Amino acid sequence: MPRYQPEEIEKKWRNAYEEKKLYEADADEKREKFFVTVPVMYPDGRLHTGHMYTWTRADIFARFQRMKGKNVLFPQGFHMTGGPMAGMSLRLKSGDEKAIKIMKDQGATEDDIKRFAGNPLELGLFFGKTYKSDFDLVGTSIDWRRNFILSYTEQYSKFVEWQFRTLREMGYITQGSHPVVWCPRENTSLGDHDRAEGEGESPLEFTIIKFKIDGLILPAATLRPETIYGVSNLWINEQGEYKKVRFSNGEEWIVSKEFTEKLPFQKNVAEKIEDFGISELVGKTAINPVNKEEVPILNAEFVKTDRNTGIVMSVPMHAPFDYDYYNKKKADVKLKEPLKVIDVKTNPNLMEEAIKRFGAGEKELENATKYVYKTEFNYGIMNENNGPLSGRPVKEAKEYAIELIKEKGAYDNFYETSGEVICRCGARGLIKLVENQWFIRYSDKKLKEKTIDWLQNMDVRPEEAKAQIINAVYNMEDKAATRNGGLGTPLPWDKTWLIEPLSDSTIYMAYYTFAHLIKEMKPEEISDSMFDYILLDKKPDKKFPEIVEKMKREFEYWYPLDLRVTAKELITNHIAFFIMTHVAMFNKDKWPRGLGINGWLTVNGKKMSKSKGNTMTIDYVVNNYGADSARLISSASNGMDDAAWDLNNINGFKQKIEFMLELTEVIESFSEDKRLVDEFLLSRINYLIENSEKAYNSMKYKNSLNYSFFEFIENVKDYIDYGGNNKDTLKYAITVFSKLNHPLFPFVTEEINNALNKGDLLERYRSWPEINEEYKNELVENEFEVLKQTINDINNLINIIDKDPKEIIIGIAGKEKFGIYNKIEEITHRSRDIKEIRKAVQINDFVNKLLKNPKRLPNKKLDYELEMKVFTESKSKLKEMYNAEIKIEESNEDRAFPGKPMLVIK
RNA sequence: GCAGAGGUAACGAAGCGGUCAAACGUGUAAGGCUUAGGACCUUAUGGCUUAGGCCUUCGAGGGUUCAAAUCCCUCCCUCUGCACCA
Repeated sequence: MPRYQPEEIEKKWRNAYEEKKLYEADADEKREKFFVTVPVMYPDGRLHTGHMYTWTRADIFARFQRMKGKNVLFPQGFHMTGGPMAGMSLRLKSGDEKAIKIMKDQGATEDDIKRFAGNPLELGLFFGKTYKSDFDLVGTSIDWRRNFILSYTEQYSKFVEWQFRTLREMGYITQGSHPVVWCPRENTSLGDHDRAEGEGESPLEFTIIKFKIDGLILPAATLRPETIYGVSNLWINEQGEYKKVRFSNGEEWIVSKEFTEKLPFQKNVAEKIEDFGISELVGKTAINPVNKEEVPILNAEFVKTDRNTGIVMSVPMHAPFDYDYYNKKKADVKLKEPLKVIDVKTNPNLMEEAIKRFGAGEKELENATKYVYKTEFNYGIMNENNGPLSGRPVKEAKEYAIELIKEKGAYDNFYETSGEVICRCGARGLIKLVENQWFIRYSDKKLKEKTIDWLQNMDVRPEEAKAQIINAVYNMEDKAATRNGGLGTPLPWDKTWLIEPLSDSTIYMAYYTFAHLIKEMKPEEISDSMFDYILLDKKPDKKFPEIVEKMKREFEYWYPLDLRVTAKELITNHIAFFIMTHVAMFNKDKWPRGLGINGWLTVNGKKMSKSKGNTMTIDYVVNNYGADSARLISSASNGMDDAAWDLNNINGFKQKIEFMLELTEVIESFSEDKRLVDEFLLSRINYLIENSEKAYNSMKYKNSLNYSFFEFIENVKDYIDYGGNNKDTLKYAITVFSKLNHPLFPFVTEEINNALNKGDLLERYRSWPEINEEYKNELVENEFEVLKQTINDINNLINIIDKDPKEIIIGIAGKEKFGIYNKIEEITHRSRDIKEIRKAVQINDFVNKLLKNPKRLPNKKLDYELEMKVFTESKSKLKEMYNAEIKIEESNEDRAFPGKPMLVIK
């Protein structure tokens, strides 16, 4: 029967924590606070190991901070804004078999499903309950009193309304149109997840340049308006169907039939559309609106009528397709030499080179196009043929070209998807210009600057995530903050819109500080001026009731947020929005202070995903392995790399716990003897405390585990191996061990600590072990390293002679040798110049040997007396080990070095 | 395409100028224990050696340095994000 019975231990301490309300935190001005959060979650399914990974990482930090004596708040809310919850509810309502199966697999009954189908809130509450019990099971120290649902809580909606009115007053809200990938059949925006094909494709803006012919307009679509001076002709495709479209401003455009179908999604509706025989234009000339040049209209089958207008302007010297077809056409039609308008210094004949390099097939030309565009964009200069554009780098010329075209009254624009997008429903996605959309102006330069400045001060763990976040902020564009469907808070001044989920969740962490109090208030009691008073410290316009004062005290105490823990995919959206909105709205002393970013979790080498079926629910893992074992998962990685969790690790963990429990049990059988090895262990423990603390602070839990757990146990074993048997030392060691590991494995460490030291729960007082400077003893550690090395050598030698030794003689080098050795060691730290070292000491055979290998110069202080003592004290242990006579003596033989005794094995 | 991160032994991963043939864990192997298996304990785990030694390694190729896995340059490869979608 193993000593380690996780279920029993965990139940015991789980109850103790519950009883002492360990996780419930209230403002207490006498104590330092620590506020940690993980983003809200959508309660639409059971929690699995992936969740456990992120939440345990936050929990470990929370426990670590409690042990440092801080008052820690770790709340958790749920999110129901937007599509997922409403979507699932709808799917159930429509009897979607798959959705029903998903629900049943997760423990919902027929009745539950019926309730969910009518009301997404029921769905959320159902899983919300399982979240609480799952998190409790695995020991996530959440204060559930402060739980609330975004944005299903009326009080919270008031908060969001206040937030948006405030942002608007501050000038951070604008309205405008916005291109969105759209499904014309289902008439909704087409997010990545809704696509059968074309994930990652986004709206791409094309410039339309209006070429004129006989009062008609030929709108050529291009990504490179800066090449307008190099246009040699227009291309159309005679195989395509074209239409004449009349707009209300009187303009008549010739465009492809497909274009007329996309038109309503982006431009004003055409007044009249009629068939047009495109062939009648072939051979005629149109007028380039910028330089008034006449350009011929030619047929080319490469023109795709389902892309853009079906009219293409041809710039042979800068577009491989144009170049290729232009040269072919020259055989039939008399054409001018095309004009080169961009020079690339390093490649004077870029076009020829590109065609030669890539070839002339369709695919090849596409690659050549990419190459030419990229090279010209980065290194090209507009040459003197370009009117007002001349001399400008291509990078800048585009903007100026658009201005120029606008001046001539020949500009328009049109969006296409950057690649083909197919909706799950089978329809081909296109771009819709959503009108009157509301934006948050994250593009604001000042706001970006302030945010980036602040980010420099923030504790970002791991450090390399900081660069990513700064980058994300730097590249931030305006964010569409509203949407049409789903759940959410209506935009207060334009209730046709709902505030979308990434925008109603940027400052809700502040809401946690008073979530349990505001619950008591009626929504109509809640006003903007109340939030102004609590959150922005504005002078109250009236006296507020006591509960508001209490809310303010909680907010003032807990804010700012000290740590937000999340997976890396949120960096470029949520994390950036979260920090920027704080910087925009709050006083500087309320801006967030720290972040912890982690990667994905892999289990037994495989990326976890529902579709692969390798997700394990939290209750499954805990019930099978125990909560402490399950929490090993948090140490699966140090940084943002994918975290690898190997279930095999659990076994080793349990075994080592078993060892520590056993040691704890027999602690009274150890002696009062103190020897050198006690100094060794105390020194090691100091080192381990220091390093695990560092690792915890930077959330490198893999390292924490290494120091506080594995290395710690190795050192305790070494201590015993080298003859250590002092009761106090061991008691101290086990106590420190239980404390250092408590954040990672709260239950079993509480058990161990409690068995040795009757006292309060580890997180109810400042229990984190202190570093004792006087325990640090480098010399002793070095000499025990020598012992370890020597034992290794002995083993080696025994292997070689291949017989059981009768006698082992260990010859410690003489005292003078140690003197010389240490003198050299001192120099080594500032210089490895052999000449310098030779100057400093008298040369003899011994010195020559020491200096023989410049890579192995002395670099650890050693001590003659200690070395002697280390071996003398472990003599009986060595004797036991090898079952041989052990002789420890001073040796003046050449082979005896400080730190490397001479060995004779007989 | 743009931006960011990264490539270390069978695997995960530490190290980020000298203490590095490279912590720690897992896996594997041998020995011990055991009726046996599992579990556990000990040892080994780049190559060649065999009186404690030598040689070759940290994506590839160059460079800086007395000294490079660690610093610089070039190339190759992998991962992540790119917004109205959570």
